[in-house]
Amino acid sequence: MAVYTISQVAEKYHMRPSTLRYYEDLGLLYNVPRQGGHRVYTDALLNRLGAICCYKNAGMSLEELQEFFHYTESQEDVAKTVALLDEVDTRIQHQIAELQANYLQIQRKKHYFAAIQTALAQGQPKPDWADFCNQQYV
Amino acid sequence: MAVYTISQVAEKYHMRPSTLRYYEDLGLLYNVPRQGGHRVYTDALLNRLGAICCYKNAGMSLEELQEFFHYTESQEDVAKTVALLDEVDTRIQHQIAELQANYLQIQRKKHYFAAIQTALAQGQPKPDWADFCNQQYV
DNA sequence: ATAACGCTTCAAGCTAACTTGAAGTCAAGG
DNA sequence: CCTTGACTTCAAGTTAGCTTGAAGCGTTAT
Repeated sequence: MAVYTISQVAEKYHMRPSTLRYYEDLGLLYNVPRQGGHRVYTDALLNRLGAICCYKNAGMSLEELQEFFHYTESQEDVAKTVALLDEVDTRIQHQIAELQANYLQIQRKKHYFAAIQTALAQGQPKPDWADFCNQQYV
Repeated sequence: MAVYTISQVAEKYHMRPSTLRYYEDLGLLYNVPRQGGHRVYTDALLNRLGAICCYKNAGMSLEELQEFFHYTESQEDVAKTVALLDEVDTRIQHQIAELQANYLQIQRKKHYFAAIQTALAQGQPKPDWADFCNQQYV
């Protein structure tokens, strides 16, 4: 069971060492062992950090994460934990749906500008956006 | 062709009037006509605002949007516009993939905590997270 | 005509989430 | 022994993206 230095963890999770210290200040990571005064991260801590990143990515604030971990740690109020997870669940589904709609829109724009590029290169008149989709604004 | 007041637009797009004024200050929305000193939003402006929300949602900063619109308006550097759109494209794809992975993780957690809840209600021992998936941390 | 209401501008203020700086500690290498 | 380099703490600073406050204007209702 390997352990990691703060900068190794930071690199692995694409964040700065200062961010890890900050999360520790907030109580999101705790009981981080030290060796010669230096933080040492265990697999359990890495897993927890992975969870933090997951929730954060789903749109939870660090404050909500504090609340969440408070519930799960205290082993009281499992119902609240489940409710919070449900909240994250619907939030993430909405996000995915919205992003997919946005993705289609971006595709249309890309094709439109690519067509403009081609037309310019061939000295032809620029295509009209309305030809690509019904009066969508650039 | 209908026009809207600032508060109507704000409501329609789930933002505050102050945000619309702020975007105008940044130059993202411009040439907004006035009637008796009050802003009046046309369909073209609403479409533009829709585009702004789309790009923003895709993870572009307002600064990048300024750059983007600078290119598209000036009609120079279509290549840069296409490059920026490509950037947004890959960004949005990564986001969707990551969110979907996160979604699965959240589902596992939900089932785990729901099982705990059931077990508690029936006075049974709590299930172990390891039974649900391989040693993933809560 | 006078009050209410929804807007206007402009500058200043706010919040979340980090990031940076100063001053100091620890273990390893020369 | 002394230096180097990666860490430590703690307080203060930064950034993006708004939001608020103060003072004032223009149209409508009483």
